[in-house]
Amino acid sequence: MTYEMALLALSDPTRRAVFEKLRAGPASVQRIADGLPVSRPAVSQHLKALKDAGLVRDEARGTARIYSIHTPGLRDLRDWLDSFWDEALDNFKTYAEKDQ
Amino acid sequence: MTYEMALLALSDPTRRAVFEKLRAGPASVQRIADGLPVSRPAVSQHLKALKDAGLVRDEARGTARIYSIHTPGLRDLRDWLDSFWDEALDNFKTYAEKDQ
DNA sequence: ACGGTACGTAAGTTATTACTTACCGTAAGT
DNA sequence: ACTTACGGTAAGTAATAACTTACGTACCGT
Repeated sequence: MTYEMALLALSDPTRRAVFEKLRAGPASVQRIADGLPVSRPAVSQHLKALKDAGLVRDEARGTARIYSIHTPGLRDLRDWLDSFWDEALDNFKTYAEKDQ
Repeated sequence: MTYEMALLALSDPTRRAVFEKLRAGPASVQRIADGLPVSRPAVSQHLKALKDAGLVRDEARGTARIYSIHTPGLRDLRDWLDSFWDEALDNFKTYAEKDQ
């Protein structure tokens, strides 16, 4: 369920840039927006999307709001990807045998 | 590089449905389109997107064209995801320590 | 050779979405 | 209290993308 939202969230280049910025560690909205080619409100909207997808967390810090990567959200996506490996590869072999 | 296209390709629900159908093994365009709520040309377009992203392969089979999952494309995406784990978690701890 | 089947591509339409500016609330410092 | 800094939300716009139908092409059977 949630991996679908994660995929949608990470499909946008600038939203991915926002996410990548958090790789270096937690940061405020301003610091994230700094250097990005879009406005701060745009970053806020992207952060909301990332949060809804379970990819980031936020925490109040005075007037600032500190965002950080939420690893469980990443794990869901990873698990979904992993589920393809064995299954798809296995069914491919079955097909190849039936082929002849 | 290619994981970006993979994310974009897998972000669309019906395109993901196309991809999921291949989980059961290689299939022709018709068989993939069968049961899906969109037209066959639409499926062709989705398959092209998946192919450009390196997520599927196709092979001529008479007049038919057999599509199957291309695992290396998946691996690129998975590797990108994995790169977040250690790094993000590590930087989170550094931040938490500096916090006090 | 001809009809049918299986796909891909082109063109056009519609819906989504990523962006902007403007505005409002909240917390902290003076 | 007043101001300043930080962020989220609303409204409107422009670009993107997911569909449709229509068409053209390649392979196979009779």
